[in-house]
Amino acid sequence: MKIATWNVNSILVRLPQALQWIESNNPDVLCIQETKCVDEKFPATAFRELGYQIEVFGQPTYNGVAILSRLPMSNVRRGLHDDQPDAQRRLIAATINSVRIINVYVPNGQAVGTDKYEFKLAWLGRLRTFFDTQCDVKEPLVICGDFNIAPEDRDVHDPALWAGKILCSDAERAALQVVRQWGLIDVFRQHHEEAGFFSWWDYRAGAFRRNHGLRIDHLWATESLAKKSTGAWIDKIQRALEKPSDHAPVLAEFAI
DNA sequence: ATGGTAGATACTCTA
Repeated sequence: MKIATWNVNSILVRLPQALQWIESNNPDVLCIQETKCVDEKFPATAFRELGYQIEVFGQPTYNGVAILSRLPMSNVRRGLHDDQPDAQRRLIAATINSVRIINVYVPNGQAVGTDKYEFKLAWLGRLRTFFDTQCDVKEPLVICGDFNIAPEDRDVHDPALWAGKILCSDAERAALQVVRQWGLIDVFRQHHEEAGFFSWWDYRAGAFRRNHGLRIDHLWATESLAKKSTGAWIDKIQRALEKPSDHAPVLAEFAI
């Protein structure tokens, strides 16, 4: 079972790249973030023609998540357990092939000390409560998506430059560790221990050309699933193509 | 040196 996560930064703009990427990589499941698209305008037909079922949870202009799956999806959930009806649309979950899959777009936080930063930290606290109350750590489960946090210095191209900044601050990392300590394993790090792997490069200042990146897109699994992981990788080539998303897809394969 | 680009929307906000 091959599971992928990709922040596409507008599914309508990225549709040609997404279709081509799916045909080349054939994931069983693709979790996407920042669809920036209301559900009525989501290009579902194009994906159905490739053999995928689609569950969407979008809103105008910002945020938005979706799951594409070759296999049937059940028990679809939209939003955190305590979201208000008008909450930002950042989480969609479904059970596929007996694996609980949770697709998240964690708030960016903008800058340390802002209201958006406090919202991000609170959202991560709520995500931990979501696991405590809605999920079973003994079951095969994946959470994947744009976490908007580089968990460690080895996930940052220049840790000194980024120290204390948004995406790298101690409070963000601590809040993310609280989520991880529910019982999750970084599947990518099971296969690659070294520094220098990134999943996001800013559009600005030639960041990709200079490889000024951060590893902020993740795929974490519970132990029962993580031990069946046979590989994980980042499709960096996608970031070098024409009109790319600022994020590269992250993939993991499981022997199930 | 505090920039730069991209996307959606509407003349700015978010990332």
